[in-house]
Amino acid sequence: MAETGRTDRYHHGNLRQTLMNNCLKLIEDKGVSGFTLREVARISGVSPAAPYHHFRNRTELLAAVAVMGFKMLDEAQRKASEQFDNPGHRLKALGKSYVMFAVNHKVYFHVMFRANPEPLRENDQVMNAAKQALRHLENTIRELHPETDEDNSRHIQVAVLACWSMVHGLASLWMDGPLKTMETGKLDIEELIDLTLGQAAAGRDF
Amino acid sequence: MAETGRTDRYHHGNLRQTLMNNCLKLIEDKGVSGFTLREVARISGVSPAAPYHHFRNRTELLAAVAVMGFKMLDEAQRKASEQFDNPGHRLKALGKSYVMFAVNHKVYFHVMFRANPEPLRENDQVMNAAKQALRHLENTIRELHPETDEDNSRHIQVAVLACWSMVHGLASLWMDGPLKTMETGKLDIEELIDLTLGQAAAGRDF
DNA sequence: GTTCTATCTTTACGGTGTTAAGATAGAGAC
DNA sequence: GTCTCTATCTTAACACCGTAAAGATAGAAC
Repeated sequence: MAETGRTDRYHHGNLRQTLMNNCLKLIEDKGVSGFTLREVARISGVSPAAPYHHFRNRTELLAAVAVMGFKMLDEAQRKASEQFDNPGHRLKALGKSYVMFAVNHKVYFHVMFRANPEPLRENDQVMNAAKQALRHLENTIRELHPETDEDNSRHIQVAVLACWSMVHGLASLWMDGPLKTMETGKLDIEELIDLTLGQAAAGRDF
Repeated sequence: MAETGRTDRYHHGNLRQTLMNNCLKLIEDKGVSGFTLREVARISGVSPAAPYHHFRNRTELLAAVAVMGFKMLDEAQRKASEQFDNPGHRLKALGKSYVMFAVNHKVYFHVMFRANPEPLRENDQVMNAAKQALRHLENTIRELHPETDEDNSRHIQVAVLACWSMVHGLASLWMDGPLKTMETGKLDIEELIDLTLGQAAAGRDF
């Protein structure tokens, strides 16, 4: 029996967190487009209007979940970057950690990057949390380019972008399914990450 | 005054195409999540039930638009690959063409990759059109790895994946907005693509 | 000109996000 | 302990949505 956080009391006492949990459960089952505020209220054992005392609207519930996701990603990136002193190794660990987060927390990643993406992008808390999570990558790349002239700062931005694009694209394609239909044979995702990042590191094929 | 394709005749005569056009217009204005079958019917000067004589449901209208988008992408990739004989140059042209397609046809790209992504992925026509568009990249990479042993075919798949991830990630991040909030300064997208692909080609920073 | 059929309309159903107004209960003041 | 205040919940209502069923229309085929 799934724990949905229902209560028989008139005042739930913990509704905000319960709604967020059940939001994730619902998206996991029905996909991010099938998520419904009324149903999340139903599952939480509460009336359709109750969520509005904790979130301004449907979008803000998703935003709260997204912020939580970015904080988890931030934490994962922090742990990954602590594993290596060498900035090159660290960079690769960060990339792997990024993709593995997407794989292991599909639902969060969906909400973070594509749940009604338009409104979410205009939420300051979401954008700040996202920036925090990306800090590790930027710092590591900055370490690889110790010079500090202006032209170099541009190179750093481009490098961040290139790395981020790579891992974000890998994660997105994995989640969107095309990877599974491609004949990647018996490759599992972890092996795939290693090979892809390794190949990029070698600068081959581009 | 925008051309919406209305007609006063009982039989519209061109409704299927009109619906697809207005679908794109609507998504451009209100985003892919704000798109509504009823409103597209309204704009097209037709009753809410009329679209059901041309598309099984809302999702299939989006799928039809997605297929159209993939065919356009296919055509763009074909043109890009015809520009160069050298497969290395061709690969870079394909990458640039991919990202430029996303930039210049934002709405299509949105529908193709993130409009209610779950149901769209299960549509055979969409998946086939997507495969067609990716053919050019795969062919070019195959040319770069002329050997044909089994281990090599795996390398090719990984290479395709790496390239695709890179450009798809670049396109996605550009469309999702984070690129604009990053301090990329006065870089425009075309310059950004060149720098990013160039950097990846040099194998630096990874 | 009659018939056939694709295309459209009207009507209806259950579901949705959201708001307004009222009920309840726990917390703090006395 | 009672009283009051306020956060939290409920009920009821609104407009809108996707979709289906049944009937109207008009252009095509004979």
